[in-house]
Amino acid sequence: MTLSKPKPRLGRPVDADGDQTRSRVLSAARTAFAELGYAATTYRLLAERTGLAPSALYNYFESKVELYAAAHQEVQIETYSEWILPAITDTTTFVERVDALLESFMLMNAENPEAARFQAAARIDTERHPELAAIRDDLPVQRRNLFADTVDLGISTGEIPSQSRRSVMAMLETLTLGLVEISSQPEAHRIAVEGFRNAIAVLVTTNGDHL
Amino acid sequence: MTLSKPKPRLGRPVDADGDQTRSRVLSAARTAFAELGYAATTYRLLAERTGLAPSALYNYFESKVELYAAAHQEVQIETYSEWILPAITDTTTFVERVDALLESFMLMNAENPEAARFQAAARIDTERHPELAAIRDDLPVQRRNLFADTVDLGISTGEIPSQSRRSVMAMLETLTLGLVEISSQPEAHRIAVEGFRNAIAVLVTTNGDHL
Amino acid sequence: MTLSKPKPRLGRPVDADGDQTRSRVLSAARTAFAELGYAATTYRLLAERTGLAPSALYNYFESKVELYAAAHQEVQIETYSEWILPAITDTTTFVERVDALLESFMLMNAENPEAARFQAAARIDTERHPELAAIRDDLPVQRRNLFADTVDLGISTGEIPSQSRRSVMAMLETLTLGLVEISSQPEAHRIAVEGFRNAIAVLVTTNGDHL
Amino acid sequence: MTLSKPKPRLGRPVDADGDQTRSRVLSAARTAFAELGYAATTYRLLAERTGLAPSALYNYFESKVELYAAAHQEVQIETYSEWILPAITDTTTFVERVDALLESFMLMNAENPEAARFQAAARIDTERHPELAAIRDDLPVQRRNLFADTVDLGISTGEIPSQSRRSVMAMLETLTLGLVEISSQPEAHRIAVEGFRNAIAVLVTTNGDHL
DNA sequence: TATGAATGAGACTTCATTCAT
DNA sequence: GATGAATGAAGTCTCATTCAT
Repeated sequence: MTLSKPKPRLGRPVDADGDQTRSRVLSAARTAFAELGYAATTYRLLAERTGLAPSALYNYFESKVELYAAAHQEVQIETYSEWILPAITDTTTFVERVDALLESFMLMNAENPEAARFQAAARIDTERHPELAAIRDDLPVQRRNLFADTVDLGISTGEIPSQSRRSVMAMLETLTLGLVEISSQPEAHRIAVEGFRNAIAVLVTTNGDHL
Repeated sequence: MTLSKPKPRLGRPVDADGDQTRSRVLSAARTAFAELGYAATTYRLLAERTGLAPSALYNYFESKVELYAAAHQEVQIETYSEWILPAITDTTTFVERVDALLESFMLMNAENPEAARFQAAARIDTERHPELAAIRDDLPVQRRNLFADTVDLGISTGEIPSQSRRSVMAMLETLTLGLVEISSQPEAHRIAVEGFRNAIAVLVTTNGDHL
Repeated sequence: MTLSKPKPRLGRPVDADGDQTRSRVLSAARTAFAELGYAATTYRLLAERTGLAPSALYNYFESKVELYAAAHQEVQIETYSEWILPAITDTTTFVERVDALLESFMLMNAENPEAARFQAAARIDTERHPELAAIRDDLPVQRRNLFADTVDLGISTGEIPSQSRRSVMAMLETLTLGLVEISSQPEAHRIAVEGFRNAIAVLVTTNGDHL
Repeated sequence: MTLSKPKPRLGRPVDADGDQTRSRVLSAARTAFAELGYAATTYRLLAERTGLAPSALYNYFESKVELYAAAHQEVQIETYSEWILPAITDTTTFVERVDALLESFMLMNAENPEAARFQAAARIDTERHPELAAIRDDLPVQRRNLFADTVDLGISTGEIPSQSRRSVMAMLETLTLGLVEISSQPEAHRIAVEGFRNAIAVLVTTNGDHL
């Protein structure tokens, strides 16, 4: 008697494109993880943002942990290959390279703020959620290698006294973390980066032995 | 046949003391919020760590938000009254004061690492959870006042050119955030603080106009 | 070091008066049960309204069920001894007695609305909560006796044909229930009572054999 | 070694049908709300009665309030479209219409007692639970319109003096409420309805000006 | 590939009640 | 006679995940 509403048809849609849908999911996940963190990013939310049903997400990622890992990897690769590596190519001194790094942080923060926020969030989330431990473990390694290479460059050019190696590395790491954290205030971020670029140049070129 | 823990009886225990229990709850909450964040700190966990039933926590705090607020306030007051204020009393120059601040950060991080981590976590949690918005709002004000006062001191003493005001403030804030974040690596934290203290002294005393 | 707030002293207060406190509790309970029903009347609420701690209520009533039973009994007794019985004394005909009953309902609803609402609520609550079954059981008996006596009076005076006995009783009961329910709209209650008094007088005095 | 019920597996059961399950839930809810009221109708109970897990109910209704609203609407529509409206169609006088209404109440109470009890319970529950206020608000309107139309019909036919309008409406409302309340005693309900039908016919046709 | 129906664990919270003081 | 500290059961609801279709 009553008119039942037409049910959506089941089965594979005719216009489905797996790769593209996967990208959409990954992109939504990245945004949500950056904004809300791991715990508050629910399948329900991602389903709404992608126009899929929650269970459909399992066609692309076997679990929330795997989805997070994929988003994380994507951000990491993007950051290095699109921002950091291009920036430091052809830099031959410590000052040049740090300058290039800081500039690349500033650019990335302006043009791809989501990736920046994802990384800030990731530091917390990978520590808070034991399931994400595997991701956490290979995270600081890359960054530390980057800094180590940079400082070693400075030592080889004589800009940095070799006994300051650990100190300069710790400072660089602190600086970077601070910039990531302040990236939610874009103007302060920009000003701070400029200040640091200037300060470092001054310190190294005129007072290298003070470091 | 494991050793079963003593089954709690109903009613008031023989040696119950409200004030003391409240402290225990607050302390457990502070630790858990610092370690795990707001979402992952569950009543069940706190109950286990305090030896109470989950519902007993409501004798002391009417809701999770209120519990968080209490822990947060305690940490803030402790930080300012026990570490920061004593450190900057009697400092009369920018260099002295920044030096004192950095030293107090280092000390607090070494001796009261939980409070440091709580604050780092709070920056994320108050943003992620709308219920905590009221707490968030009055949080950065204190820090910004502290930095503003410090920079203004430097301007009044001539250590800092007045047009560098915003720049120096942004740098100080970035530095502080970075130190909070790196505080989970105590050794790196210590070395970085020392490096920065030195660098700032050099920059200001010999090249103030470069800032 | 810290100044702990003064704890309220334990033990029996010097000015405690058991009987009076018991009345206060019972009165608060009656009001709350009438307004909110059995389930929504919590010890916490009663404690607030009486200025006692929740656990203090147990000094007077061993359980919520017992408290409810006490309040219920009080209302029942009050209703009969203060409103109904005085009204029907000296009535010698069916019409007089029904008239007196309806008037007493109207008066009670105007002057003691809480008792009226309690009774309306009790009909529901005693049915919904199995714990209250004992109370439910002896509730309609009194009312039915009252109606039976009234109708029998009418039969003895010749106002009511004896074969209408059950019919008139059922109508009286329905009417009474309807008036209890509409008692939350005092004006409608008053008008309805007057209308019914008039209608009954007409029906019985001029058309008794139609009943 | 009792017969353990078959352990449900995860995932979608083989013969699952949403529309049908939704009906089952709604029906169970209606019964339980009628029997036990809003507060005592728990998800656990509904789950047991429908053979689902408590959380599965949320597939069909987003909250308890929404579930209640759906059950309520269903009962209201059913009552009006299946019982009341068919009964009063083609009635052209007050007496006819009231007679038809009373008969329809009697029939509905005999054949669909659950709906009758639901409505009685709803009057209490919508008042006790503020969340249900929205439902309450549009509830008495329909009933009052029904009575107003009926009385106005009587005035237009000359059966009812126009100055008795409010009085007759109040009496009708009281009567209806009383019948709803007494509906749990089907025999008394039936007898009372018959008595009232008779009494009203007598009053109006022979003594209309007494109302 | 996608949906929709289902589960079980676990979240915060309220409540009646108990017992030592 | 009164308080405050405690418990356990239960309530509504959310979440990640599974499976038939």
